[in-house]
Amino acid sequence: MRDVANAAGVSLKTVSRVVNNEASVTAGLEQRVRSAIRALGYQPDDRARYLRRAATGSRSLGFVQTDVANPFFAAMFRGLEDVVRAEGFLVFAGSSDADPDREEELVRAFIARRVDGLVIASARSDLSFLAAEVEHGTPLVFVDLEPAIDLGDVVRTDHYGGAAMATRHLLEHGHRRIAFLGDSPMFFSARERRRAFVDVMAEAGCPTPWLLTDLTTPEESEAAAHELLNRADRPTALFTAQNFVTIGAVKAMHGLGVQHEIALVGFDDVDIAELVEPKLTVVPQDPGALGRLAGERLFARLASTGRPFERTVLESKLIPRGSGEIRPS
Amino acid sequence: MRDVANAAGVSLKTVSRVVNNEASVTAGLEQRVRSAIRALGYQPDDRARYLRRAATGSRSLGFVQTDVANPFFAAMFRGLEDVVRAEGFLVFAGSSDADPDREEELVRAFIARRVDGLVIASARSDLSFLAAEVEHGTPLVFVDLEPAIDLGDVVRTDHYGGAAMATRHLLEHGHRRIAFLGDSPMFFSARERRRAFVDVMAEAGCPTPWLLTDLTTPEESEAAAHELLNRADRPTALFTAQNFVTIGAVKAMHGLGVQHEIALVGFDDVDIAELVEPKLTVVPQDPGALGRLAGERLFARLASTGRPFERTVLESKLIPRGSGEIRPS
DNA sequence: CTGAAAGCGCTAACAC
DNA sequence: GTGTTAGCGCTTTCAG
Repeated sequence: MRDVANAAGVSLKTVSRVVNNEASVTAGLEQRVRSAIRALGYQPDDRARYLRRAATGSRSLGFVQTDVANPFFAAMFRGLEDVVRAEGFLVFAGSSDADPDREEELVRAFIARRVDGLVIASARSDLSFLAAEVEHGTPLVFVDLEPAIDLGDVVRTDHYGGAAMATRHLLEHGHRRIAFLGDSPMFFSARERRRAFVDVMAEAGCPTPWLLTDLTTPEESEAAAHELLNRADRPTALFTAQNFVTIGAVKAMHGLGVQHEIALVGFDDVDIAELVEPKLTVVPQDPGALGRLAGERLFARLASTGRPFERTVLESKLIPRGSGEIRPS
Repeated sequence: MRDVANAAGVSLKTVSRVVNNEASVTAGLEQRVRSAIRALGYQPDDRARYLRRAATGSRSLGFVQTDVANPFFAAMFRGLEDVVRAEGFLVFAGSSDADPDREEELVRAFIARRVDGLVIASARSDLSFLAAEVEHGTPLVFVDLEPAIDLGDVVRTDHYGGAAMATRHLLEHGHRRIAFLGDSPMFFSARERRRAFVDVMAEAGCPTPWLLTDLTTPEESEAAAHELLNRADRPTALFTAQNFVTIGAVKAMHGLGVQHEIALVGFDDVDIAELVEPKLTVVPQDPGALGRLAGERLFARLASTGRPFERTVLESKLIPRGSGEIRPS
C-alpha cells in the first residue's frame, strides 16, 4: 500500500479511500491510484483491515464437522457455504473424526483466527471452554446435536420422531422381529434413533434382542448384518439407522440374496436407494437445509445479539420405495 | 494481552514470551502469567501474530473446488486436510460451481486473507491475474486439470490413459457400437477422456455416432441414456466418463431393464458399483490421494522455492466387476 | 532474563 | 477533498 501511495504520489489514506470505494476522492486522483494498484498488482491485506476495523472478527466462519468425506457432512457444508457466500464471508473447515481432542484443537485454532462465528456439527467434548468466547460475542450454532451446554442455537433433525416412524412402519407391515443397526452412541443422533426404536418396540410389546451399535463404517455394518442374517434365528426386518450402516447392510443382504425376504428401512437417504432392487425405504434428512439454516441462524445472531437461543427441529417423512414394505414370511 | 500483562504485573513482551514458549522466562513469572491467561480466558490473536511475523502468510491454505457436495471433491478435500493438519495449518474452502467469476472471487478473497498457498481443483478462468502473487511467493497447486498458465505444480489422474483403457476393454469384449456419455468439455478431465475415446475408436476403425456431452447431473445423464437406449438403432455398450454420469446411466438401464444386455464401463468409482446387478466395471480415481499429493507438493514448495514445477500423474487400473464384460448380443 | 520502543498493513479520528 | 497521527494485537529489535 505504501508502494502504491508513492507510485501515485498520494498519501496512504487516499489509497485506503480508493480501495474502500469512499466517495470523497477526486476522479483524477482515483484514476492515478487505480493505475498504480494495477501496475503493482497490489492486493489489500484483509487481515490488517479487519484487525484495525474491529479487533474481533475477520469476516470468516469456522465449521467443525465429523468428516467432510461423509456425503452427509459434505452436503451440509455446501448448504452453509451458500448462505455464507451471500454475506461475503469465508469458511475455515475441519474434520474432527469425532475425536474430542481434534475437535477442541480445531475450535481453538478457529477462535485464534478470530472467526466471527462457529458452526459445530461434531461435538463430543463439552466445549465449556467456549463459554468465555460466547460471552465475548462469538456466536455458536450446533448442528444435529444437543450440546452439553446451552451456549448457542441448535439446528437439527427430529431423530426421535423419524426413527419412531421407521419402526412403526415395519410394525405396521407385520414385523415383530426387528433388528436395530446403528453407529456409535457417542453421537446424539445415534442415541436418539436408538431410543425411539426401543420405545416404540416396547410399546408394541416386542422384544429387542438385536441392538447392534458402534457400526462406524460400511464394512463393519456389512459384517455385522451378514453375521446376523446368517443365524437360524434371525430377524425379519432391519432398521438401519445411518447412511453408512444402510449401505453395509444392503451389501450384506445382496451378498446373501435375502433382499426380497428381509425388510429394511434406513435413516438418511443414500445414492443407492433407487438403484438397488428392491428400492430402499428411508427416512431422509436434508443436510443441505441443516447447513443453510445453521448459516442463517449465525448471521441472524451476528446482526442482533442478546435474544435467547433458538432450537430448530426439522421433521422428516418416510419415503416408501419397496424394501420397507416386504412382509414377514 | 495487555490485560494479561497488567494482571500478572509484567510487560507485554513477557506475556508474548510465555505464549510462544520461549525458554528464557523465569518459572515464577511464567506461572503468574499462565494463571492470568487462564483467569481471563485469553486467546492470542493469530492474525496479529502472523501479521507482525511475516507480513505475508497466515498458516492457512485456500482450496477452490467445483462442488464440495460432489463426493469426488469431498474426498479430495479430506486428503488435503489430513496433510495440512499435520503441519498445523487451516484451510479455507470454497465451491465455484465451475463459474469463472466465482472462481476468481474465491481466489482473490483467499489471497486477501494472505493464505500461504492455493490448491485449485476448479479452474475455467485463466487465472493469469495470479502471476503477480506467484512471483511474490504464493505457491499454487492445480489438481486434476491443466492450467492455462505454467504457474504451479500439477497433480492429476491420467484421464487419457484411463479412458483409453476403458474403451479398449469394451472393444476387446467384442463391442464396436459404443456410446460416450460425459460431462461438460469445459473440464480438462472431460476433454481428455473424450479425446481418448475418440482416438481409440478411430484406431479400431469404429465410427462414433454417439458422443454425448454436457451431462452435468445424474438426472440429465439418465434422460440422455434413456433416450439413447430406447432407439431401435442403439449402441451395445456405454462408456460413462464421470461419476454422476455413470449413476444416471445405470438408473436408465435399470429403468429399461437392459442392464444385462448393454455393457457399461464407468470412469470414477461410485458407491453403487458393487450393489447393482451386474456390478459396475470402472476405472477408479483416487481423490484422497490427489488431495494428499497436492498438500505435499504445496508444503514442499513452501519449504524450498525455486525449483521448476512438477507434474504428478496418477495412473489408474480398470476394475472388472461384470457390467463391462457383457458381450454384444 | 526482562522491558521499552518501533512497526507489520491498514483504518479511525481528527486535522488542514 | 486530502493528509497526519495514533493504534488494532502482536512480535521484532535492541537496551538494560
